[in-house]
Amino acid sequence: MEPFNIKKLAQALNLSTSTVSRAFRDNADISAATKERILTMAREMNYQPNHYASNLREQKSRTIAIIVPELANDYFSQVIHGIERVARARDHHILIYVTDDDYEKELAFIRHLHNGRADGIIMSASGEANDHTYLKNLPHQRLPLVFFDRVYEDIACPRITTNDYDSSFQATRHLIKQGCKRIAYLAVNKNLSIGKTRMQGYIDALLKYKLPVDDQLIIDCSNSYAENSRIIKEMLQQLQPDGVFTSVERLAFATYYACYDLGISIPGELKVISFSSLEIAALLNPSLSTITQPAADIGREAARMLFRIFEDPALAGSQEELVLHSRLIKRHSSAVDF
Amino acid sequence: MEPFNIKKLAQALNLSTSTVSRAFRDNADISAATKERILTMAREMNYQPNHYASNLREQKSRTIAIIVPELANDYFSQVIHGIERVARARDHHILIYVTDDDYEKELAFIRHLHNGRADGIIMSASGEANDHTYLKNLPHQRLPLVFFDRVYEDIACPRITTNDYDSSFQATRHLIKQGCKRIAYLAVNKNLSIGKTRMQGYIDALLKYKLPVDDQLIIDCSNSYAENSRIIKEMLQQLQPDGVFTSVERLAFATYYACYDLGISIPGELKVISFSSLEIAALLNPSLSTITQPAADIGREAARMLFRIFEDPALAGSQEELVLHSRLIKRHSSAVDF
DNA sequence: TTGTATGCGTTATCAA
DNA sequence: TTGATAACGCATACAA
Repeated sequence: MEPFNIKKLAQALNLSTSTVSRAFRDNADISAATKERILTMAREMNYQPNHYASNLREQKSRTIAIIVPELANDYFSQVIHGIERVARARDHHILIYVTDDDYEKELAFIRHLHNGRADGIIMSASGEANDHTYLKNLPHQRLPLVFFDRVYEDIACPRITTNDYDSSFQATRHLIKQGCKRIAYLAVNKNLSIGKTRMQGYIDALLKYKLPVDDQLIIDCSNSYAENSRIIKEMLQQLQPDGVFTSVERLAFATYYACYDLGISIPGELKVISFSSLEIAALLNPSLSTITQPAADIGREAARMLFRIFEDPALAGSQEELVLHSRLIKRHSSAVDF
Repeated sequence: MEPFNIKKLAQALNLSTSTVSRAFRDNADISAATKERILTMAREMNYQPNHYASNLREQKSRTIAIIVPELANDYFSQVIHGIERVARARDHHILIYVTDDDYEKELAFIRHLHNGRADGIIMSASGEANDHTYLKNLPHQRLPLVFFDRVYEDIACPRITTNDYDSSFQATRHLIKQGCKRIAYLAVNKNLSIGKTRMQGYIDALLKYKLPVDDQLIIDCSNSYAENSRIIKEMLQQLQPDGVFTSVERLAFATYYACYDLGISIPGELKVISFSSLEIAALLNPSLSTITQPAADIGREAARMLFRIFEDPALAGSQEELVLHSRLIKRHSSAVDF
């Protein structure tokens, strides 16, 4: 099938390519009549200006790349949706990259994206703490990067985060008020900034309420479900905690399954609370107490931030941080008398 | 910041652009030494061949567009992940478009994509039944389309589906065997092919087991949560069904919430089963019986199909259908004696 | 208001 | 094995 392009369309209309081109751009002057005529014909012949040619010419892709650790997760789905709405409203498109929490993949994606394919990146960092010199040396003015949620502290980029420290503190305090004395904390990666912040809130709450901080009760989990299941069961049996605070939704699920298997009752013997944006947390057995991040808002703000950078590239190097607030939602998993 | 391109790199290396270009392509002949030298320098200077220029030149985007009705849904997340893995392995990229079940948006996306931005589309159709003449007249040889799950029957494209009729039949039979006499069926869109197929399995099972088919018990729901909630509560109170079969996950959630509010016990007074790929169905209260589609497999097969079309464009117009099998997973929501 | 000519960054063809 | 050059489809500066 032979190509259909602006030249063909121009021929069909007995016009020059420049006139046709102008019909598709807003600024140029062109008579309303010819514009109308061109657009009608274009629609009829199913013509769309070639995106690659346009962008090569304009040096703009009108595309935003989103890099996330995982996709099958209400939180990231909602963030992406938030980004998507803003982007769509400004006629930008979305490219999605999933790292599976692999830092090498993340790096490869970012490196690749410097080919002009996207005008900017919105990213939640992968789980591994690593050497960021490569990332640090990238020309972020050329390809702006906005972090959300999981950030690398040593990279100078704007970021959208939530008040994780406070939330963790409150969640831990909530468990303490419910009578917990031995609260385990399940982390995904102690070294990632978000891991550290969340853990600190937990630790400080324990200290504030004069509970011992037991290193054994701070568990570093992995990305493998099977492995986590083993780790959690072992922990539950050997350390006999009366509360569990998980830094990530899927660890709460793993805890639930472990308790089912071991016959531990929630919240009777063990109270559970978790960071989670699960929309059906209330339908779980028992309903899951959560710290719920404003996921869609985070996406929206991250996208807005990126568009602000497009307008003022100097912002790309700022460490500007927008902190949104999560909600602590108490449900049955953490409260006998709920 | 001034552009950095193949010319600059060539200059820096004292080579011609053609030689540099060759270093990035596999086929061309070039001495191992210079290739090495070029790639090293490229890495150092953070050079990536401009995607738009390459694609303009090659008339290929190495990009697949995915169009889905919604994103915050385990099923679509898993499908996308399945597609993504295949695409990534073949060095292709993923563009995501969310229609929010709006046929106009869907059409706009497809129309837009004819600008060369993607080499093919994988799509699950939006909920509304409509006039497909526009879609029908598109040159699918130029931009191949593969349907998954929700298809338009009158469009000649390959499709990946699941055995929905059988699954519906089995699910309904399961409820009947559990003693249900009045089973409601909650549909999202009776007119969409997938809606029809699933509904037919339900109806045929009722007929087979000599239960009356009551039109009142076949409910067409909407995309608004609030509205569905109202519809479902009304239905539960006025029609007093003893079983509910929902064609879509979110209707099962709405049913759960409705039952909580109305004090109807599941499965005691009402048994529930649903199409759903929710990974934590077992954690619900009560655990939810599901028909679970092989989401990741569907994604993988859809992507493979698209790559086959790339190799043999004639396939684009075939109605080839690959039918995968869902699993019926019985849990507490449908079985007292589970 | 419209047309002509040039270049965006890359790769393929051809010549050296 | 390498280099010069044309072309991909489009948008703009400039000419008409």
